Amino acid sequence: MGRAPCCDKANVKKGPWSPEEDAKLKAYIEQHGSGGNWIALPQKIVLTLCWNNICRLKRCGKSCRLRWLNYLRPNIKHGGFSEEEDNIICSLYISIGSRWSIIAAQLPGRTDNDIKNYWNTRLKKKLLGRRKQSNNNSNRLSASGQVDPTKDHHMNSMEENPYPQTLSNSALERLQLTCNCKPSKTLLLLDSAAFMSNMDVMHQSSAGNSDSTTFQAQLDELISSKAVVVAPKNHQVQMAEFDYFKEVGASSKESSIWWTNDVDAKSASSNSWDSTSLLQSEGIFQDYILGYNM
DNA sequence: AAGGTACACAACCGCATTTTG
DNA sequence: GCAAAATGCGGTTGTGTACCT
Repeated sequence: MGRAPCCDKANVKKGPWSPEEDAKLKAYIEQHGSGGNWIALPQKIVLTLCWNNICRLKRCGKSCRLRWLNYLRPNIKHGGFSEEEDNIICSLYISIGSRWSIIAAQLPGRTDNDIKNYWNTRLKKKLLGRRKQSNNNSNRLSASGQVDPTKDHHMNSMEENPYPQTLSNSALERLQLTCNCKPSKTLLLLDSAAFMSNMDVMHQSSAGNSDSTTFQAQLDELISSKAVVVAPKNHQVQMAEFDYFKEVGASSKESSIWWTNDVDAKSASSNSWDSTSLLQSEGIFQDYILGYNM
């Protein structure tokens, strides 16, 4: 038995919202709130009075919710992503994948839809382009700095599909972004809590300090100077400050697992974040470091 | 100027999770 | 505890616009 539709599809308007619809929805929500029931909301909004009939807002409740959250809500920023925001998005994408709502939570005024669109249309190309370029450069060189012709063929095939199993696009992109780092970097071992603490400090300072070093510069500095961080155990409190890390959980067990190592075992599902459980904290930060070293 | 193509973004769809009765 | 409904989320599609030939 299938689910009942959330609204009467035949009597629901689709497509772009008109200014009048926007205005009415905005006014209603600002005055009454969503009432905790988006499905019923459109029925409550009087759009126009035509003849003796009252015309209600002919929109699906889900559509109203989306319109409000992504467009009408106060303090929404559109476009004009800063370099710092780029860095945060890239870093988080590499760390946690396409969990746009979590990424959006770290960028005030940005919506998950906006970030998703921005990633898909611009940032991904920018970064994968950069990776591809750097892959070409680095793989042509052997460890001795000589051109290694055997690498070319390997990388060509790798670029086509380096992981031919059923990895999601998100996972593949993240692999593309993170693979091919210098071997020494793969050995980086960072204490998760200490790293998060540093991240927290960096995040705060860069957020309120636009004229100073960028988020990326600070992270680069951390990476270069603190490849190994001693693990104080009392950073659990700070961990709670990161919503997305909460999900990963402080209770890491096989923490040395790097998500890419075990992705096959989880790839049966289509969800790009099905490796969540694999992303135990240290794995994430190792990944984060790898990804950031682009 | 016209047609084709690429890009950006708004909106929809369907599934998973959470809430409610 | 269960089923239905509501909500949240990520993937995908549709459409308008800019750019190129």
